[in-house]
Order: sequence, then C-alpha cells, then structure tokens
Amino acid sequence: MSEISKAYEPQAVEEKWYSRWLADGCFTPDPASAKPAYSIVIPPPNVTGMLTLGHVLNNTIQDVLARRARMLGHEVLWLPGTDHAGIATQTVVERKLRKEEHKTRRDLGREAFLERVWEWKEKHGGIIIQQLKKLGCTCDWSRERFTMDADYSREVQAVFVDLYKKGLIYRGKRMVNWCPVSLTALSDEEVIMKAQNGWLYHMRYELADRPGEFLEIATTRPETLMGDTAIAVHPADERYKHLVGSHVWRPFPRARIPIVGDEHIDPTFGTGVLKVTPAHDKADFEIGQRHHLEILDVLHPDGTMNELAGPEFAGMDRFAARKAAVEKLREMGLLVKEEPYQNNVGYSERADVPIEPRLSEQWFLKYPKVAESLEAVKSGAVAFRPERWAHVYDHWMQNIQDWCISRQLWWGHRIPVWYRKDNPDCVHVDTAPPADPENWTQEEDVLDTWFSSWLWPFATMDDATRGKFYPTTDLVTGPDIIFFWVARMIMAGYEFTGQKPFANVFFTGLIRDMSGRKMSKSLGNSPDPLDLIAKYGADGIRFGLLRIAPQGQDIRFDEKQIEEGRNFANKLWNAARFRQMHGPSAPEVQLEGLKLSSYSLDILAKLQELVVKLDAAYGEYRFNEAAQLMYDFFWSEYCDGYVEAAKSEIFSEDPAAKDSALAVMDFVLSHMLRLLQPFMPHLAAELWTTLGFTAPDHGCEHLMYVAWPQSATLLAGLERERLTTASQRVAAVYESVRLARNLRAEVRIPSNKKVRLFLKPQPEWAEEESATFARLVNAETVTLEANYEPARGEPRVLTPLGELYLPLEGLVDASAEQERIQKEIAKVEAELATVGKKLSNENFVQNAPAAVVAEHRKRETDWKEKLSQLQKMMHSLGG
RNA sequence: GCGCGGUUAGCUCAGUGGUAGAGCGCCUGCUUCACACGCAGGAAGUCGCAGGUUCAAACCCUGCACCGCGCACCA
Repeated sequence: MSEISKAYEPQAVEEKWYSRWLADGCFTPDPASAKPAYSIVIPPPNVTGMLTLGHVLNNTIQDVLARRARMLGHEVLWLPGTDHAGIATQTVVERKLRKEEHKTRRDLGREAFLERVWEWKEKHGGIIIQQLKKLGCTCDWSRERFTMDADYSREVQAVFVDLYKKGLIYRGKRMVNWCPVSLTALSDEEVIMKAQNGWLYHMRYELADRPGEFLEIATTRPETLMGDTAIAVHPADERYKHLVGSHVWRPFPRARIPIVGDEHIDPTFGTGVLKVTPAHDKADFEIGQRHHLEILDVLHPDGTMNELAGPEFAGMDRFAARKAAVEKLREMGLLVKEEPYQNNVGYSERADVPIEPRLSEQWFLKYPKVAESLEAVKSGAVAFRPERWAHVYDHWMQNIQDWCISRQLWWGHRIPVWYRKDNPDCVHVDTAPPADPENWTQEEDVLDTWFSSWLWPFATMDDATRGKFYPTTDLVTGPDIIFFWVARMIMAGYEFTGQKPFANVFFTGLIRDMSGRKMSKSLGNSPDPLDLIAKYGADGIRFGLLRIAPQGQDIRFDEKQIEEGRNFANKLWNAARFRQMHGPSAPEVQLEGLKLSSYSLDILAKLQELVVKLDAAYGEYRFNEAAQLMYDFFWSEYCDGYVEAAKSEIFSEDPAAKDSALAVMDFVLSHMLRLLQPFMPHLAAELWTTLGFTAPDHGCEHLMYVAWPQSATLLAGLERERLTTASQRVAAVYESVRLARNLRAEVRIPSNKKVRLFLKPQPEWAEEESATFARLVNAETVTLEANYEPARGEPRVLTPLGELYLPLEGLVDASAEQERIQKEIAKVEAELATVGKKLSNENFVQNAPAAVVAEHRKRETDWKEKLSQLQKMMHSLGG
C-alpha cells in the first residue's frame, strides 16, 4: 500500500498500466481455449489517419464490450488493423513528392512510386494505432493486419478470380462517376450530392430546315453543348412532335443534329426540350443508346476541354468554358435568358470537386447473395442497433446497382487480369501471372479499397483464429458506412464463408461541434483527442464521451463533458484515498457474519440494484445509461450518502462498528471497480491494486480478468428481511437531513457553523439514528425531547424523524417564521388538492392499477398528516 | 418527391401511460479532519404547435411547423 496523492494524475498511471497489460499478454486470446468466444474486428482506420473524436467514441465502445466480455468469462479477440485507403494514401504521397521533389508519380513510374508509398507507410503510417494504445484499447496487437498484407492481398485476388469465374465480375464500357482530380472512376457511393446555387440558361438552336425559326432549350451545363449530338422532346408533346425527325443547328462547332422523340423528356420542365450530350450525362447516354446517337466526348479526363470542343475552348477548364460558352451564345444572339436555379451536383467524396459522368472501360461486380443478406437483417440473424438502420439497409439492398470496382490508381490491389499482347481479347484471370509473362500485359487498374475491406471479418484471421472466433460477435461502426462496408461485408460473408460475418451491428452517432456541424479537419472544429487525453486522461475522455453518447443519436461535443469524466475519476480516487486512510482493506470481503448498520444494508441493496440495471443497460447497448448509473450510484449514493453517514461509525469508539463500516466500504469499492473497469480501466486497475483487492479463481492477477459481479448472488448471506426496513429508515434519515439543512440555509446559518437542535421524536427508532443525523446536519447536539417547548418564533421544520427545532435565541421573529411555515402549508395544500382531485375521480379509482391507486391514497394520508402537524406548529407560534 | 431522426430548464441531453430529471451554467453559504476536479442549499420547464385516444399523455394516434440526415431526381 502506498501513499495516494490528493488529486488523481492519470498520465503516469495510464502509461504504467498499459505497458503492464502488454507485457503480460492480456489482450491475446487463445484459440484453443474452452471458454466461449467473443470477438470484434476493428473498423480499420485509414493508414494515413489520425485519431478523431469519432474514433475515440467508436473504439471506446468496442473496448468496453471487449473488457466486459472478458469479465463475463469469454475468450476475447479484438482484432485491429489499418486500411490501405487507395485514394487518400496515394494523394498524400503524391503531394509530398510534388512538394519536396517537384515530381509527379508518372515521373517515377509505377514501381518506383509504389516503393515510395510503402516507404511512407512504414515511416508515417499507422500513427493511429499508437493513438489507440493511448486510449487504452485492448486490441490483440499481435494479430494486427493491413489490407495490403501479402496473405490478405492473396485473399482479395482469389475473391476476384472466384467472382469472375462465377460470371459476377465483368468488364464493360459504361457511364461511370469520374473524379477529374483523382483521375479515377468512383462508385456511386463515393459521390455526394450537394445542392448548388447556379443558373438555368435558356438558349435557342436554329431549325435546319426552317431558317429563322428556333427551338428554345434550357440547360445548366452550356459548356457541354459542343458534345450535343441530338435534341430531344417528348414524342407526345403537341408543341414539338411534328419536329421529330428534322434537324437543328448546333451553334458551335456548327453541325446539323437530329431531333428525336423520347419518353424520358418531361414536357413540364424548362421548355420541354433537352439537349442530348451522350458523352457527359447518364440520362443522355441512355437516350443516345436508344436512338443510336453519336457519342462526342469533349472533355479531357482532368476536366479541361479537348480539341473536339473547338480550338477556342480546347485546354480550358470546364467551369471557365461554361462562362465562355455563355458569352459566345450571347454574342451570337442565341442566349435567351439566365435564371437563378438550384440543383444537385454530385461531388467526389475525397477530392470534393464535382464529378463528371464519363464513358470508360471499367470492371463491375454484380453483387452476390443479395437475397440472403437482405433476409439476414430482416430476420435479425444480423441484428442492427438501433433497429431503424435496418430500413436504410433494406432500401439500398432492394435497389442495388452493380459496383464499379476498378480504380485508375496505382496504390491498391492490382487487378489479377492479363491481356495477351498479340490479342487483347484473350485474357488470363488468375491469382498467378501467366507462365509466359513476356507475352502478356497486366491490367493497369487496381481495385476499389472497399473491395478489400469487405473481406475484413474473415480475411484477417488464420484458420485457427477463424475456427474459434468467426463469425464475430459485435461490429461497432458509424451509420455513414452502412453501404460502403456493412452491407458489403454481409454479402461477402455469405458468399465466401457461408456464414454471416457478425451477429450484431451497433451504429454509433456522429460527433458534431457545438453548432451542430460535422467535425472535420477543414473546418478546424475537431479537437485533437490526444490533447484531451493529456489534459483529462484517457479514462476521463472515455467516460465523459460515453456518458453523453446516446443510442445512435448524433452527439454535440462539449469539452465540459470530458471535464466531468475527469472529475468523476478524481472523485473515485479520493473515495479510495479516504478508505485507505483508515487502515488496510480486506483483500476479499465476505458479508456473511458482519453486523451491519441500516446504512450499510441500504448501500449494499443499492449496489445490487446497480448491477441489475447495468446488466440491462449493457443488454441493450445503452452505454450512456451504464455510465450515468455508475456515476449516480457512486457519487450520490455512495459518497454523498453512505460515506458521510458511515463516518459516525468510522470515527466511533466501537471497533466492531468501525470494522463493519470499513468492510462494507471495501465490498462496495471492490465491486464498483469491477463495474467501472470497462469504462475507466487504468484508474480501476490502479485503485484495485492500491487497495490490495483480489478475487478468487480468476486465474490472473489483473482486474480485467476478475469475474463480473453476479446480481443474483451478490448479497448472499445477508439478512434479507432487514433490507427493506433498513432502506426505509435510511430514506427517512436522509430526507430529514435534507429538510434540516434547508432550514439552516433559510435562516442563514453558514454551513460550517455548529448548531444545537431539538427534536420531538416521531418513530420509536429516532434516537438510534440521532448521532448520525447530528453529524450529517453539522449539529453539536440533537436533543430528543417529547415535550419540547419552543421559543416564540423559533425556526422549525417537520421531518420524518419528528418536529425539529433550531433555537436562535430570538434572532428570528415569530412573524417571519409564521410566514415561512405558511408557505409550506400552501405547498402541502396544493399537493393535497392534486391527489384529492385524482382520487375523487371514480374512473381513476376503478381503472387504474391497484398499486397506483394505493400509492395515491398513501400520498394523500401522508400529506394530510403533514398538513395537520404544520397547522399545529403554526398554532404554537400564535398564528 | 420518398424515407428517417430531432424539437423537454439558459446550454448539452436523459426520460416509451401514473406527482417533470441529470450535468454544466446561475444565485447563496462553506479553505467542516477524501475530494474546490469539492461540500451544502436554492432559483429555473404551458415537455415545438393543433387536434384525437385514455380515468390518466412529454410518452400512443393524426395533421402542421422548424432543424438535421439519407435516398431518388427535371436537363
């Protein structure tokens, strides 16, 4: 046992314990264990990533689940790792290359560039892993995985080949979402629709067969008109249907283009005439297919105009070209009007620029096991929490589209396809290159990062691990990646393992700033969790964040909340310190045979109730409730209530009473530390050791492996029949204390000043509690006197212990006291009226549950009793 | 357009049919022998609006308003 400092200083304690756990291999499970398995795979953060508050929330929840599972006797695997994050990582390294060497990746060439990326990854990647250790995460670091590990890559390629052979992967020239900055195709999920304030331009195209007559067309993208290869109207539109089959002049480059009739056109929008640019719009492309229109691509991949747009536009950026095209139309007298218009534009998720619909050769996947995956969530085989996310999943799965899986990047899993040099139509699709590689060229593209992440729950495990821990138990993630990751993992699980990948998915909320904005680097509104850890301790931030993280609801972050977590840690620290000051603790307390005070019985009953409620909260993944329950129990019930009351035993002359109270403190503290361990692991471990607690049969010296308290057997050996009466008595004393303190405050006696009180005792046991009562109200003496005669105007209050008097030797005049009691009477009368009204309602008395009615009747009796006593007190004051 | 959340004390949020809760902030008093990262007391809410169901509604139903999000979109 060592001396404990006055305030908890988390830094040294946290570092000490984390390294001790690591040294003792506490996080590494044994696949051969006979214990039931519990497993989680971490949502792999980007290898470029830095810890955000989102990660803190997410990983703390996982850690809480893992730690509690260990205490419940499970063999626990929490498997960590990082994601290669194709675009993000490649961008970081390219930027560095440009800045430091003024080179592009093409200057280096593919192989040399990839070497650089690996170098970067070894040197700077995975910082976030170190940061997770600071948080106290109990991941099995010996199993850390990376989505580009050799064996993981083999698995990705095998999956590609398998799906290709099943006919689910195909190559095709399709309209895809093209990012002009990253220069790659993207999946539909990587496109974010944003509302844009732009313009709707009305322009007119001259009819080729009727010079001088024009068709008016509305568009938001005049810069693509050079790629127009037709004009479309609705075939039934009375205004235009006679024109179908004739031609108009595209103004520049000047060309005759046909007018086609197509059902897709909405006659009510704009002028009811659409310019058709098959190369630059998905709907236009489809119209083009239907009418066999020419496809005229006027853009370079980087979003600048190409030669087909005409010499004056070639090389111009698409947005500059928009202005230029409008000007040119104006000069030609073809611009009718411009009106402000709001529409939605798709943005690239990573580069945050508008994407271009672009026709290109890409690889696509027809998703496997869609029906089975839909059913899994519907039936609850994979349980979503909160449940409402199941609808979002359902909707997406019902409308699922083929997935564009190829990316025009270098960093990633290269597609295992080779084309014969002398005949590109001859392909070799296999995890191994062809035997005569010199005659083949490998596909240049890599796979979408998510095409590797979707295998994460099983591709990260070796056979022995998979045998024990797959399918995993819980997945904890944000609802923002429900399509990117969760849905795809479920499908991959069924397709490649024949099983669901996890039993439960818990969706956390998003953390927002105080004005409700999403935390982001660019807004600079995201505090660095490491700063917060340094300031408040990992346990403080864990507890503070979880206490305010409701089920699946977004969270407004306020540093105050973390401060509360730190304060709670300090409270625990000092409560332990207080216990330690009164001698050594018993390593294992047995309640049996102890002579217990009412206060002890009461706090033990509340402890048991806490365990019951905590188990229920965990059962529903209500972590905020669990945190709040522990906070309230420990701070209010234990510290403010029990410890203060027990001081009269601890400081008493009776050694038996003192020992009994200390034993109860040990019992409560040791159980509290067990319950707290998942949330505040470092502090709990530290206090557990400092106080010298142990537990039987846990086979390990670490608190994290001590058994979770069992509510059913917690109070075994206790005089159960005394519990109820003890709790009632304690409640009466505490209520009396509150009223007495209130009285002191009302007559403005400073809280540190001792007073002499007189009590006309009510219950026959009042005397037994008078010493404790006196201590709690800071009274020098409490004199019990059935026939006490108060002075005129003496402050008094009616308590469950009896009428209480606070002599002030005439400092308060009778009228002031009368006024105070009159106010109390008014309050009681109001309460009585409320209850009376309810009880006089026959419908209530007949229909409400008997217990509710009885409760009301009792309330009425109590208030009546109180009223009559107050009136008597009023009378004795001469009122 | 369809769908999903939210709207409770000054602030951040709990509270799924039976007398409105917490923390912070605020006011008052306390360096009382664990803790000022603390102790004690207090003020403060027509539970978004309007209907309905019920003996009883913050809670269930209907409609509306506002805030946020997702999906799909008409150029």
